[in-house]
Amino acid sequence: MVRAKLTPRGKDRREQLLRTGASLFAERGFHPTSVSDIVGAIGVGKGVFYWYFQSKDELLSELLKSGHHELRKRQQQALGDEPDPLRRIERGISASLAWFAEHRDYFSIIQFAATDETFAPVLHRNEEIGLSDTARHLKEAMADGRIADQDPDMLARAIHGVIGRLTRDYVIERNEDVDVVAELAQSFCLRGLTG
Amino acid sequence: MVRAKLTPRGKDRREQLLRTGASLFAERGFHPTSVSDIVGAIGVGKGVFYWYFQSKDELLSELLKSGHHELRKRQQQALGDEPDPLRRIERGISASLAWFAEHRDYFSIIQFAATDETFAPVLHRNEEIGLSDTARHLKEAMADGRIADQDPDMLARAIHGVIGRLTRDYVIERNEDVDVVAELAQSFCLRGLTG
DNA sequence: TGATTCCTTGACCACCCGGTCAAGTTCTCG
DNA sequence: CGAGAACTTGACCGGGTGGTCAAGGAATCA
Repeated sequence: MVRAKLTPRGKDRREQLLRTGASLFAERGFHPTSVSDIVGAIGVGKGVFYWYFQSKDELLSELLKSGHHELRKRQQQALGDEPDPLRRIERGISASLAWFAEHRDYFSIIQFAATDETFAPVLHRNEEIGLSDTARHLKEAMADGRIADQDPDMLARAIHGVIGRLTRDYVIERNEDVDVVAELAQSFCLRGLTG
Repeated sequence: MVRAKLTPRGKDRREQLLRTGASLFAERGFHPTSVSDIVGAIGVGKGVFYWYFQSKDELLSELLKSGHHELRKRQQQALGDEPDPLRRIERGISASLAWFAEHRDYFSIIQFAATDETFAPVLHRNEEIGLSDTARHLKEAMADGRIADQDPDMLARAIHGVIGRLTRDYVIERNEDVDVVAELAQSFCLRGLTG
């Protein structure tokens, strides 16, 4: 049963479960991680888990929801009032990389959720939001004649593809400096191979 | 127990298991799909599965291995004797998209395998191979002064990021024409946004 | 202090999973 | 034809899963 009232102690425990779950899901995967693993890692009884969450699925959903919100907030903070649409894209790229560098678990969790029919729909909606943000800047840049007229949706997806891949390979796996990777991603997206 | 000798009938059954497994894994995910589901879909007893495969894991590994080989073969056929390194990259992109369009299940399976600690290492090695192919062409193009000097490994990863994303979003999910998507991917990779 | 709510325990349950295997059937080939 | 190999059956097993719950301890009120 999900509790509406949580004392400070309860909030701490809930967040501890969230953190521990995220860490184990990222490390071993969602299905191979049991609820017993999670409570065992904390050192509490299994009932604790079900005091704070209705199910294992709910914990993952909560992770997906809060992660998306945090990332989005970070991105919007980074944009500030930047008037140049191309610079807004650059800043968005940097902000995303920086956030993922600080929340590596979340990256793995997203990757899994995309492959699971239960969670893919939620994730899809989240992605759609990020994509439309990027597409908006692209449309503005096209209207200003800054970039050639092309399908903004497709360009946004290509950009996200680059970001996702470089984040995984350099930021998550190799622990490279975020600013260096961001620069590479920006340069590739803006100029391509021949630019 | 894995059998060395397979009659034609046995080969058919084995491939049927491979196909059915691939389809179910892609649809519902690996962990949520049980061996009983697979044999049930075919309408045979569970023992049949274990006559051809040592384990459920082995079926997936087999899928990963054969998929990788097929894709690679297709790519190399597409390259032919093309002397221009940039054109080789373009052809590689087209070939990959075309192959995935014909093997949608494999795309989902790869995506899952990347998130599972048991299969990620194998997948990683496969990716490394594709990446080094691309990087080779890039280095040649740099030596010829066709593209600016940059880290070829990073460029290769960015290119693969674009291909992966556009494949997923347009070819797999929206069933768009492969040639159109390939053109988009090529144009983005070569010219970027501003080129 | 007692009463109430919040939190925790961990044994327990029903279910399903991957995998085994003795027995039976079908095929191949001498 | 018969013998042996290739294939199939499906009941069965040990073990782990997500989830429940009656009972007990700790905080916070009155």
